[in-house]
Amino acid sequence: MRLLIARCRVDYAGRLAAVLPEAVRLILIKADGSVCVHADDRAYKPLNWMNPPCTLREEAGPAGERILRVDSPRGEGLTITVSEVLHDSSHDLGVEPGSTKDGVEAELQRLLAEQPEVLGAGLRLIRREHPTAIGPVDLLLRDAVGVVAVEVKRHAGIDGVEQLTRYLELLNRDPILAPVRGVLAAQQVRPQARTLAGERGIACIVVDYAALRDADEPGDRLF
Amino acid sequence: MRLLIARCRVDYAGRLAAVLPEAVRLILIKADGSVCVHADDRAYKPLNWMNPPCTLREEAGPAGERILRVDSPRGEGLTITVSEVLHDSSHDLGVEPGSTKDGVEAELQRLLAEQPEVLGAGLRLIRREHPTAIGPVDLLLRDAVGVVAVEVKRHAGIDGVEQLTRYLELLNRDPILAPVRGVLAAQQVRPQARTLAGERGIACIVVDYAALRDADEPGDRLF
DNA sequence: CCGTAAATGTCGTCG
DNA sequence: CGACGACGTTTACGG
Repeated sequence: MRLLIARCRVDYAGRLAAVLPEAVRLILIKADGSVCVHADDRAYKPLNWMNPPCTLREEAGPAGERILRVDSPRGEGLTITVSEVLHDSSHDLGVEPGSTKDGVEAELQRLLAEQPEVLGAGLRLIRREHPTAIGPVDLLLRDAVGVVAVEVKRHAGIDGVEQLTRYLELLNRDPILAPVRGVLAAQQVRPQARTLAGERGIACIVVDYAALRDADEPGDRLF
Repeated sequence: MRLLIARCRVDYAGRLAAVLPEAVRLILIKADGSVCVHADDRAYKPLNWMNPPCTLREEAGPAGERILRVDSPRGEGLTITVSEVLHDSSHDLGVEPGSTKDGVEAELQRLLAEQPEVLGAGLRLIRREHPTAIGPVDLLLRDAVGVVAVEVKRHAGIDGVEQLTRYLELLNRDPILAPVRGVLAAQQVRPQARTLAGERGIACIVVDYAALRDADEPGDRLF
């Protein structure tokens, strides 16, 4: 990994065209050839970048300035014109062991599958990830009245309502299942989603992740 | 901006839980307090990060190791346990002038507003960003037959069709405008979106950004 | 400050 | 390899 702090101008041409006027920035050149240009704010997003695979060439400009030219086989090009180098160092980082992540949405679905009564009294699980032609329904439940299709989301927006609506349309064409009711279960439901769901007779249920997890493994709260 | 190359372990607890086992990584501490941890690959995405606003504290661990503790008011926490520092430097980058981008959706909308006939013979512009209760319609056009609502996207997916469908439902409730036809104009239309649009009588038009720009400023192609 | 839509989104997964 | 959906999406913009 090479770290460059330099006064530079940056030109990107590819999926769009972007220009960064001259200023001091961090230029990060990674072992896989990828390059990104960072300002002194916004942790996550670089000002400009080039994803691997790409090739890096270093040239001398007409006025003696250094030009870094990064090209990708996709026809994208990033040109960094360096007028002043304030820092330049290289480092060997070795292998990255990778991270282990404990996802929330999958966990939420698992917990709701084990505690379906949270979504309504008398509800029992038929199956998780019920397959349909247009994709799997997160949870399929039933009670004395009939079948319920559940869409599980961490943050439910309009797209979640639309998704569930498409599933319900399809499921309700099956005379054995119909009528199927819809439930949108999420940690947070956006107002627009709540309104649209209301118009379509879909219930919105806000679920408490911590409470579900505590109910699943009561011992955890002791630590 | 502070650059740290260090052997470290990273723990994130917040919207999910993630652990990075000990390895050598780049730790980037920016002027706005944000922190991100990068491996030697993947230009764009940090292994772990904390967005502003957040606060950074530096502590000494039980075995004398340095611990960077980053906390956000949203209840997220990032803990970096440093066992060995290989590089440590700070740099003043000054102000970032910001970038100018060309070729984003707004640009596409502007060009289509100036050349509506691209979307259909005889079409003329009524207005851009036509306001409705559920948000602005990108373009409202008319021809001899009636009114056309246009949703402009760079890449049109199902959500674009849904968005336009909502607008059409609303516009068609207005007896003065109705009947309003729908057009989805995009540089790329996903198959699923094309199918759904077809079912709903919405036309999909693939637009050529370069051609639109050339027609807008013919001189450009000479350079 | 909240809500909404765009993004050079990026990243995994599955057909 | 392409389509599709999730993401600790992040980021910008408007009420």
